[in-house]
Amino acid sequence: MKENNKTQTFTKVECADRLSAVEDAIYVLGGKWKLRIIVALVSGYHRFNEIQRSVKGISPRVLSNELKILELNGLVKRTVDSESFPVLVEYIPTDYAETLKELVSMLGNWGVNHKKRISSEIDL
Amino acid sequence: MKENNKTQTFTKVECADRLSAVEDAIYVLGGKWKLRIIVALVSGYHRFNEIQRSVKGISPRVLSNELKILELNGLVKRTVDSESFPVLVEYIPTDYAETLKELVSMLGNWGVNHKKRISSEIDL
DNA sequence: CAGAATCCGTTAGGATACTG
DNA sequence: CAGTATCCTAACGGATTCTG
Repeated sequence: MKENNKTQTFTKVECADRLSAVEDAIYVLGGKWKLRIIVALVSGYHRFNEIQRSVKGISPRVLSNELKILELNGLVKRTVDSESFPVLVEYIPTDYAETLKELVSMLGNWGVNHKKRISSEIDL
Repeated sequence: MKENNKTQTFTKVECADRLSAVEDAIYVLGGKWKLRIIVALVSGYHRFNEIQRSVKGISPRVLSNELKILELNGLVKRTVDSESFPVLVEYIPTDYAETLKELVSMLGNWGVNHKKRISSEIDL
């Protein structure tokens, strides 16, 4: 049976599993902020206020929440250096977060394309 | 300057644009139901109640809303055959919806992997 | 069958002020 | 600096009933 990425076939169970996997991914990455924060993190912003400035429009409350969730999901590591003053807290993206780069890239490509489509529709 | 998919570089403006593109994509595809509905559509479910049965747990109100939004975004076409009785309404995924297959596939892969990670963490 | 109408609870997230 | 605490609103979405 030939199977390239254009003609993947799945049994019903496999299909259901994959669907729930898609949902899992959306659950972890969805919402207004998570991917934006991840991008900020991998772009080199590690301090709380730094991230807040980088991710425009986010409030500290929301940022704090999202960072906790991202940490729970193993995408970022919170480190505290209590020797320094003021206490230095850093949010470091894990290697695991890197695995999202390709996905983010694809989403971006699709989004760019989609914007073109939509705006050209308006012209019709 | 070498540029493979591991070392893409962007100017600040390009980066901001791409980021907003990612947001656009999430906006169009995000939420609890949209990708699930798209999967149902490309899987061959075209009638309203058919789709509702396929996408487990969705209410008619929500399904109706989502379908309208998907139509606005060009991902599905609503067709009515008023000659027939009862009136036959069908929701046909556009070719454009096919462009999501790869994305959905990647999300699925990532999700599968993520579930493994998370559940193995619990064992630690 | 294909939805619309209604009602209602939950939650995401915004604004702002405050604290160690 | 790195958050927490409060308050508040809008949107999401569930349940149910109704209709052409």
